[in-house]
Amino acid sequence: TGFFQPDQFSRLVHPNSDNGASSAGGCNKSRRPRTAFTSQQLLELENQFKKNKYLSRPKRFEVATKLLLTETQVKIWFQNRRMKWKRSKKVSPSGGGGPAL
Amino acid sequence: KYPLPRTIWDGEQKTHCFKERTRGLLREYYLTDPYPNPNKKKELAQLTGLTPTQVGNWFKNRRQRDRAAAAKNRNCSING
DNA sequence: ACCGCCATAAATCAC
DNA sequence: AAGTGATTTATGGCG
Repeated sequence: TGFFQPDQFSRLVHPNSDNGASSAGGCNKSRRPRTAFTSQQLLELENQFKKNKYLSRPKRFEVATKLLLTETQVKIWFQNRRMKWKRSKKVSPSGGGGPAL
Repeated sequence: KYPLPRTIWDGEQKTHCFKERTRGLLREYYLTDPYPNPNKKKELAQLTGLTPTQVGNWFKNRRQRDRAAAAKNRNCSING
């Protein structure tokens, strides 16, 4: 029990998502399958990230070319990396309210 | 594949499964609102003793699983 | 128009 | 082997 009914499925679509022209062949865009970057690619990306948290356009092209990735992939990787970076920086003890448990 | 420790926090965070109390609380709120605001996540985090990120992870996983289950039902259930 | 931030999705990892 | 929390690629909205 406590299982979602088919109707409840609609609730699992986040508010920002807009239902647009799906019937008129609007679903042409297919999501890229999540590609797993190779160790070498990750190594280079992380190495660059250690030097700069932000990539300039020429640098992005350079890295993308070297790693056989698209510029968008490199850009997105840096974006995601920054988020993770921010999260890890947050790990500073001090706060910690009183867990009611 | 992840050489580094998965959890740098200490305390309840390193547990594989959250307490029943915690899961129940999250579950209860989830039924009323599957998409809690950042502020609400923080509030739930305080109530459960988890970090806001962990609360976010819980909701993400819950939605993903329910969606998958719902999609599965569409295949099995509607077909008599 | 482009980018970065953010929340989110889907797949996948790890235990 | 299933269950569950955490992480990794990828998208869209908004400023």
